[in-house]
Amino acid sequence: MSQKPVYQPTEAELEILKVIWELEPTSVRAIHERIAEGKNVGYTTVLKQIQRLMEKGVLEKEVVDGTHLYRAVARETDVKQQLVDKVLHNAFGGSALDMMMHALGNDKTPPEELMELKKWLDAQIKK
Amino acid sequence: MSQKPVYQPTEAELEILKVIWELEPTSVRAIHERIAEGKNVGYTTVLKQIQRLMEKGVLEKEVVDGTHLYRAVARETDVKQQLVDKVLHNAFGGSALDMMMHALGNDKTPPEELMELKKWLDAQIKK
DNA sequence: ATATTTTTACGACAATTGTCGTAGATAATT
DNA sequence: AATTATCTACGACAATTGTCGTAAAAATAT
Repeated sequence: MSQKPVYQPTEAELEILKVIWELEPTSVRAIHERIAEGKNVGYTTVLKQIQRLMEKGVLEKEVVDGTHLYRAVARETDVKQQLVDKVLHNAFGGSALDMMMHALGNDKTPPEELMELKKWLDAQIKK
Repeated sequence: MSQKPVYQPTEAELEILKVIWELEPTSVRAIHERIAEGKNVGYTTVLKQIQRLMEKGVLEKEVVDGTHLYRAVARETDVKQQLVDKVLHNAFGGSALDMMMHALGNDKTPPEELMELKKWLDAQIKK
C-alpha cells in the first residue's frame, strides 16, 4: 500500500509554504513581506492563499495576543518528496536515472554538487 | 540568456503527449485507446485535450486520406527537462543534490538503477 | 443511394487558481 | 474615548483544467 497522500501545493502555495517552513510560527505580514521581495503581489492575495491552505488543513493557526500565527501541518520533506515523485512517475515513468540525466545533464550543475551527489550515492549503495 | 520556453503540459496533457511521442503520427482513436487502458475517460475528452494542444501550438495535424494524424511539435526531451527543472527550482531551490535525495532516499529505487546512476554520474564527473 | 458508424467541432460546466477589492473587526495612537 | 492604522473575512472575477454531450461532417457498410 502507499503512504498517506500529502498535500500537493500549487506553485503559489508552495512559495508560501516555503516561507512558513522557514519562519514558523509566523504572520501573514511577515510572509507577505518575504514574498513581496521577489515579486509584486498584494497583501490580501497572500492572505487569501493562506486562508485557503487553512481550509485544506495544510496550515494551522494559533492566535497569540491578537496576532494570528501560522505554522505548517504538512511536513516539508514529505511535500517535497511528493512533488518530485509526481514528476518522476508522470514524466519519467519512474526512472530515476532518466530524471537525473535530464536534471543534471543539460543544466550547469556545479561540479562540487556532482561530487556531493556521487558521495551520497556511493554511501547509499554501500548501505 | 535562457532557452526558449518549452510548453509546460498539465498532467492530462502530458499523458497524451507521451502517447503521441511514442506513436506519432497517430490518431485520436489510437491515443484514446491507449489512455483508456489505464483509466476511464471518454473519447471526446481526449479529443478536446488534443484540440486544445493544437490551439496552443504543441501539436500539429496532418490530414492524410481523411484521417487526422497528430504529431508533437514540442520535443520530448525538452518538455521533460522543463518539468524537472521546474520542480528542481521551485521546490528544491535548484539543489540537485537535495532533489535526488528526496527522489531516491525514501523510495525503493532498485539497486541496479542506483548502480546505473552512479556509473553515469562518474562518467559525467570525469568528463 | 441510404443507412450506419465514426470523427470532429464546439459549447458547456463545475472545480481550481491566482488575483484583488471592500467591509467589518481589532489593535494602536493620540 | 476618538481617530487612525492594520488585519481578517469574504466575495468576486477571469483564466485554466478536466470532463462530457450534442450536433454536424465524413467515412463505411449495406
